[in-house]
Amino acid sequence: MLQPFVRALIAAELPVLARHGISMWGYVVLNALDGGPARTQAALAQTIGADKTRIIATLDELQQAGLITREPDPADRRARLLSITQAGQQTRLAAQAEIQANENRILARLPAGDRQAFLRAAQTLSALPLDEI
Amino acid sequence: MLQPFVRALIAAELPVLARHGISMWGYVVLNALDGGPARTQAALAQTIGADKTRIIATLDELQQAGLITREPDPADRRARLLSITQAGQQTRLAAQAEIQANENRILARLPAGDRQAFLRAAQTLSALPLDEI
DNA sequence: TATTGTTATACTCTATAACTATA
DNA sequence: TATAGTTATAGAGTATAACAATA
Repeated sequence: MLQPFVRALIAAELPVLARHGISMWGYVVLNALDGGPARTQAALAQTIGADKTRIIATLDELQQAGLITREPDPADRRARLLSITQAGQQTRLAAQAEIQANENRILARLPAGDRQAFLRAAQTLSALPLDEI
Repeated sequence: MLQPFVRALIAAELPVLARHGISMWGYVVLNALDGGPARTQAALAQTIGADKTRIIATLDELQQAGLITREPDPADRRARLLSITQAGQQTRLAAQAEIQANENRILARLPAGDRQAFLRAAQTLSALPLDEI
């Protein structure tokens, strides 16, 4: 039931993100890394609910744009340590401000209590491991 | 943020729907028609947030399975009048019972108040015209 | 032998455009 | 000329499998 709504929401956000030079998955990655660096790409992919092969092109772009760092782990040179840069944080905050403004416009149709509960629930549910669904 | 969650939810529902012999869009169509017949296929597509070309195969299957009727409108023979049949309602209710049981299992992680508010909000938001997002 | 990251490929879903029939 | 439905095609997004490097 929510699928068309989520799809439309993403479609509405794409032009905003494009103005900041990032893709939707790029934005998701920046948000995830803002909570702390990732030890491996696979771990990052899992936390954002994506396939590990799906974020490679995204990481390439973010790295080339200087929004993240991506260095081989000295302790295990197979793995790449991923961190958000200062420029990445700035981009993330700027994009987030615009996106949340649009989201607030839409969520304004809900009663205040429902709005907060919806946001809390969305955060909880999206953090669930996908194999528990 | 919600996209991977919604995707996983749909993936979890697909086997349930398959046991009842319908697709995800078939289930969405049955739910929409349960609220009342549709005057045109395009109108139905819009109410469920789908493209008009995307539901044609779905309608073919539902009609062949006897879950909906699809008759030319005598007043405008270009249009097709769509209604759910009694068999369609039975299938819909049976599938809905299983799906909601699974949803309740997942939503049980939320506080009771948030759970109800989330469901109310999801219903409101998914009913929004997509071009207002 | 197992794991990380990568690449190549195939598959699914969706959207766009062209066509038929009715109006 | 415009609209409802259909079909065909192309495109985006995603997942699967095979590969190279490291452990």
